[in-house]
Amino acid sequence: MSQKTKLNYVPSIRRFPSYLHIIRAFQRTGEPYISGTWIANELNLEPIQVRKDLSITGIVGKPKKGYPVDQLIAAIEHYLAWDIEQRAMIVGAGNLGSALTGYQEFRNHGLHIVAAFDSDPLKVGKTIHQIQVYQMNQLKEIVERMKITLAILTVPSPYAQSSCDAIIAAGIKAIWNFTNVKLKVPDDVIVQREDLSSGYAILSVMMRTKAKLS
Amino acid sequence: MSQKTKLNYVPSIRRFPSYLHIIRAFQRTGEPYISGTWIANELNLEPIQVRKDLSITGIVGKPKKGYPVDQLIAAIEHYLAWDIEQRAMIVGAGNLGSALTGYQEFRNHGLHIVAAFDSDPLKVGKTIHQIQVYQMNQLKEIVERMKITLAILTVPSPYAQSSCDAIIAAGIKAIWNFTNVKLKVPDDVIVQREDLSSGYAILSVMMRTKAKLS
DNA sequence: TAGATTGTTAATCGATTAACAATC
DNA sequence: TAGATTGTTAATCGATTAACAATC
Repeated sequence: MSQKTKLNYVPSIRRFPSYLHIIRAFQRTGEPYISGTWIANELNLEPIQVRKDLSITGIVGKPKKGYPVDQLIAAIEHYLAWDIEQRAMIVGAGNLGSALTGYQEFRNHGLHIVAAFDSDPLKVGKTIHQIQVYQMNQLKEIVERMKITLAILTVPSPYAQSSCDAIIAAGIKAIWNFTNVKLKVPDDVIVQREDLSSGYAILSVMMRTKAKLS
Repeated sequence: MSQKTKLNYVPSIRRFPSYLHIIRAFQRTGEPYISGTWIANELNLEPIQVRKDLSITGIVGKPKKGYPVDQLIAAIEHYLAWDIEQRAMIVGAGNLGSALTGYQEFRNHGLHIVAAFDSDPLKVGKTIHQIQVYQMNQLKEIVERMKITLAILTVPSPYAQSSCDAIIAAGIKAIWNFTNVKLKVPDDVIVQREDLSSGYAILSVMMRTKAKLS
């Protein structure tokens, strides 16, 4: 039922962050309207695709002028729920966890990393990019105290499933999974897997065939 | 012409690394055959999709038994060109560059990071994960000496285009772009952009709608 | 006004899924 | 043998692209 009534627009949603980036840069010029054609040129897309995508957000443009810049930004941010603050934790304070904690761009998306966890006693008590690293057994307590709603999983793959279980036990319903493990989770838990290898697979095939894909 | 005759299979190529991961784990059991049904169950996919994907590699399975494990791994690796060594450099030895340098999984994909570059004099001369960090103005020299064919771009976005230009001037034809900048490159240069924000966009919309997409 | 741009409806394209004969 | 699994052909589904009237 809710599986059937899916109105997903996954490819469109994936393009929104790029649109937002371009439009925000354009906003600094002070121009009040931005055309879909202009966005398309910046991103090497077809204007019709940009218009179709933007229509998902409910924004209405003006023929000849384009879309009102401020409203367009607000519409995309609202559609992505980037206009509300998300409080997240890093689970696995290694290289990647640390890199993500320091990734400034997330601030523009309403994503705030407020705590980190690691099983290594040497890391616990330290900070990464001004964020405190806690013991894994404090996870549930800190999640509740800091009102954390999202876990970013960056542990080595052998620890992925057990860390995931601990995250779920703490009441978290959304996991951004940077490991290459297909996590087993209950139905009400959302997992988004970020797979560097699949990007490299595309790149490899492009290099082999000397053709532009993707 | 070469644009029209595209036989891309992009979504299939993106799934291959997951297949490979599952099949390699299965290989350790010593069983000589693996069925598409089994792979599908592990990854929550439809068996028909797995069979269709695997057929791209040219592998032929045996009814009732499945696919010969060793041959299947070889076929996928060959299709992805992961059976030949790629020599790569990190451009931008910050947090993300360092994390990617230490990412062990890449070794399983034939990807060897052999040098790093940074414009910060404090980083030059140091190492990240046993890889030497060089000055940006040594880029061309080192690329030639070390026979580097791939650049992994992890500089802050304001430096993305100028770094890209330097990379291209050094003769590199493939760039794995981790910045949020749409790079301007000549026709014969391949760019694969890795966009963390688009993954987070999907996650955000899933959290907002409480529906599983992607 | 003239024409650039939007938004809608229809057509095309490509990916996924279904059906089923072949077969080990 | 019986039946699980493959591989092929066709159907369905969804995303992209095209066409074009509306309009500021």
